[in-house]
Formats: sequence, structure tokens, C-alpha cells
Amino acid sequence: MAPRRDVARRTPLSRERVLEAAVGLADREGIEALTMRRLAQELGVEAMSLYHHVPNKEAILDGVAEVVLTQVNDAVDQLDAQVAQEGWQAAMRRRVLTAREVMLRHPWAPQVLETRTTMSLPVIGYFDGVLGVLLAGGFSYDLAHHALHALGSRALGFTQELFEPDDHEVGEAEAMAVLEQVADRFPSLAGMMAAVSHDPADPTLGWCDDQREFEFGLDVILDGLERRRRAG
Amino acid sequence: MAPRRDVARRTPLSRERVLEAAVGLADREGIEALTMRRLAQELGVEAMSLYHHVPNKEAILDGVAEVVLTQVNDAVDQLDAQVAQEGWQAAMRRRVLTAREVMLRHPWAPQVLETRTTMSLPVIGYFDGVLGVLLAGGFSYDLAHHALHALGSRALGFTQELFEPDDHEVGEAEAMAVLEQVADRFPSLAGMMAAVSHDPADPTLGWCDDQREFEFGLDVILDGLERRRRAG
DNA sequence: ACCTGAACACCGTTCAAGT
DNA sequence: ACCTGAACACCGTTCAAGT
Repeated sequence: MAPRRDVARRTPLSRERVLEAAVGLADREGIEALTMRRLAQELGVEAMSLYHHVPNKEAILDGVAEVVLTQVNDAVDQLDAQVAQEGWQAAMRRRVLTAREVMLRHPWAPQVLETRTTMSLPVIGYFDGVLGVLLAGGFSYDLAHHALHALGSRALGFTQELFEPDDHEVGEAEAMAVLEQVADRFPSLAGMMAAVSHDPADPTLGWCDDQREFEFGLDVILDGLERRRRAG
Repeated sequence: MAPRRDVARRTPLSRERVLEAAVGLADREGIEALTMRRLAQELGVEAMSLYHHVPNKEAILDGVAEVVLTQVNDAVDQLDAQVAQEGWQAAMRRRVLTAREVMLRHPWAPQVLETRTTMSLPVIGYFDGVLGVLLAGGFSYDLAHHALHALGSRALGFTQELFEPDDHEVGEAEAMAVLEQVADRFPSLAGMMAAVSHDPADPTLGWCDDQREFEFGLDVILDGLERRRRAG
């Protein structure tokens, strides 16, 4: 009837097309917009049609997690890790920051990844690569195992910040307001906020540069691991 | 009519009673069981009655996060931190592991905390205490600020494990099965799993002791921070 | 003031029916 | 084989009505 629908129907649905659309929808409108009905609409189809390509919504979430992790793997595979030449720390740093670049394009991904209970092949593959860097760097299996745990989600380029809401500007303004109200009850935080200056020349609007803080935390862990490696 | 309802109604509803019931419900049946209708039923009341004590469900989630953080604060306040005598690392370690004990009683709490966008007073209070330990330990405001970011959720005693599903035994058995199937594609992981032995004398059933791994990661970070503090 | 029942606008999902 | 519409069992929430 409506020609647009016929056009959309020309390419038949498939698991891949469903997941691609799901990732795009989550990127554009947030993960809460990813409903069966909304996703179907995006594909010019009825909600029930999705069930022919995917068993249920949980499988869609598993799928989008896989898509993102595959993008991460594609990105890190471009890196020619020369651990022997540059050292494992530099190789790991580059790998993690590359993963982070991909993750930043999908702000909803950490939330989804953390709720997946089954290990997908792309996740296994990614951590196999991380582990490979450690082993090439001279880690024992045992220490490398601890290292994986110590890195945790940071290996994939993200940390869950408890202090930073989605909208940083609004969030920080709110935080400031709350803190000012109760400065006397929280002397350490009040002192820190007074002392840590907002550099007006700094391009970051807030007082925390996410990328710098991420790299600081990562380097603290990498250095600590290297010291333990050397200690045997 | 039914006497049970009258008994339940004797103590009138209040925000506190609602939140207490919500925490209990989440503890017993998981966070997904925490719905307005189910929570009301728990309190012997209609779902709509909850709206007289709480503006909406989001506020209930904010509230349960506050309850948990208040429990954490109560627990760490029992600790008499003698930073000067034992050093900041020991004080911090004790504080974080105490917070962890509370968090382990509410396995759903990390998930909820991470989705809160507004900083509640108990969270501010907790981090003020963490910061206090750092400052007493000789950290500059600037380095202490970085340290808060580096610790992240670990300061509250939890990390989001990407490899560990809710049911560890089932999860690990599944993981083993998957890995065995594809061992040739993931040589590093396959090697590690062969090398890192399951000690039969070890009380932990799986091959990762969560508590040990958490403490390892925490110590890596604390050591790294101490080195940076000493470096000035 | 506090609680209720019916209703509304959403979910994910089942099922029988269409092509 | 693939897609659909109606329907079901759930959500959170609004509103008018009860006490």
C-alpha cells in the first residue's frame, strides 16, 4: 500500500540487519528507546516480525553487545602490537585506549555489557588478546590472571563513574550546588573543590577530564602490575 | 475485612517503611522483582498508595541507594581510622573492605548505584571520608582528586566483573565448555586455564576467588597511588 | 490526609491467521 | 518461510472517588 514500506521490505530482515538497527537506535536515542516495537518501526516492520530472527529481547541485547565487541576487536586488530620492541605497557595502553575510542561511540554499551551473563565469542577473543600482551610481556599465567581481574572493565576502555551523570555540565552544576549547601559537613570535599582549580584555558568545561582520569587510573594499574611482574 | 490487612495497616506507610521494604524485597528476590505493584503487595497495600510517600519509581531507586550507602557509612564510622599510626593505605584498605562487606549483602546495589545520576548526601559523605583518609595520608588535593577517579567504584567495595555471571558455578562451567570448544582460536586463554590450577583444597569452588581478586586489584591501585604521592 | 479502583499508555510475548 | 493483527500478562502512572 504505502510505497515506503515496500522499499524497506525489499531487503529482507535478518539477524544482522536487526542488530545493526538496534545499535543505531541505541546510539541515536539511548538504550531505553530500544524496545521491540520501536526497533520494528525503525525497520519498517511489525514488532512480531523480529521474533523470526531473534528469540527474544534478551538475545537482541546479547547481539548488540557482540556487535560492539566485534567493532572493538576490528579496531585493536589494526594495531600491530610489537610488545618486544615497545614493551607490554605501551602495547596494552594503546590497545585499551583504542577499545575506549570504540566504546565512547556507544555510551550505552557499558550498561549492556555488564548485564550480559553469557560470555560471547568476541569478548573471549578480546580478553585473549589482552592476555596475549601480558604473556608476551613476561607475565606468568598466574599473575596475568590476577592482572585481568585488576583491570576489569578498564581493559575494555571504560569505568563506571559514580560521580558523573550523563549530562556532565548539568550534573556538575548540580553537584556544586549541593556541595555548597553542605560544605561545612564535608570539609575534605569542600577543601578539594576550592583547591583544584578550573583552568579557564582548559578546553574541558567541567573540572574532571574523563580521558585524563581514565589514563591516570590505567597507568596506576599498569605500573603496579609491572612492579609485581618484576618482583616475580 | 481480612484481619491481616488491618494488622499491616496499623503502622502507617512512610517513605522510610517503603524504602526498607524495597531493600528487603530486592535482597530476597532480586532487583527485577522490585515493581510498584509487588512492593505494595509486600506492604499490604495498593500500588497507588506508594505515590503518597514517594513521587515515582525513580525516587524509590534513589531511596534504596541512599539506604545502602547509609549502611556503608554506619559501618565505616565504626572504624576508628588512625591514619597517623597505621598509614593511609591500611586505613583505606580497611575502609574499602568494610564497605564491600555491606555491598555484598545487597548484590543488586552496584547496578542501582551506577544508574543514579544525582549524588545523594550519603554518597557525598562516603567519598568525603575517603578523601579525608587520602589528605591525612599526605596527598595533595590534586593527587587525591585523581586518586578518587582511579579508585572509582572500588572505593565502595565493588567492581563490575565482565566475566562472572550471577551463578558462578553454572557460569564457569559454561565458560569452560565454550572455551574448550574453541581452545585453538584462543591460545592464551586456553593456556592460562590449563596452567592456573584448581586447588582441590581451596574452599572456593570456581577458579577465581572474588575477594582475593578484589583485594589484589585494590592493593595494586593503593601501591601505585602511594608511589605517586611519594614522587610528589 | 491517606488509601483505593478503574483506566491509560506503554512493555515483551503468544497465537492463530494471513501471504 | 516470513510477516501480521489481535490479544495477554505485565509495567509505571493519572485521575476521580472513597474514608
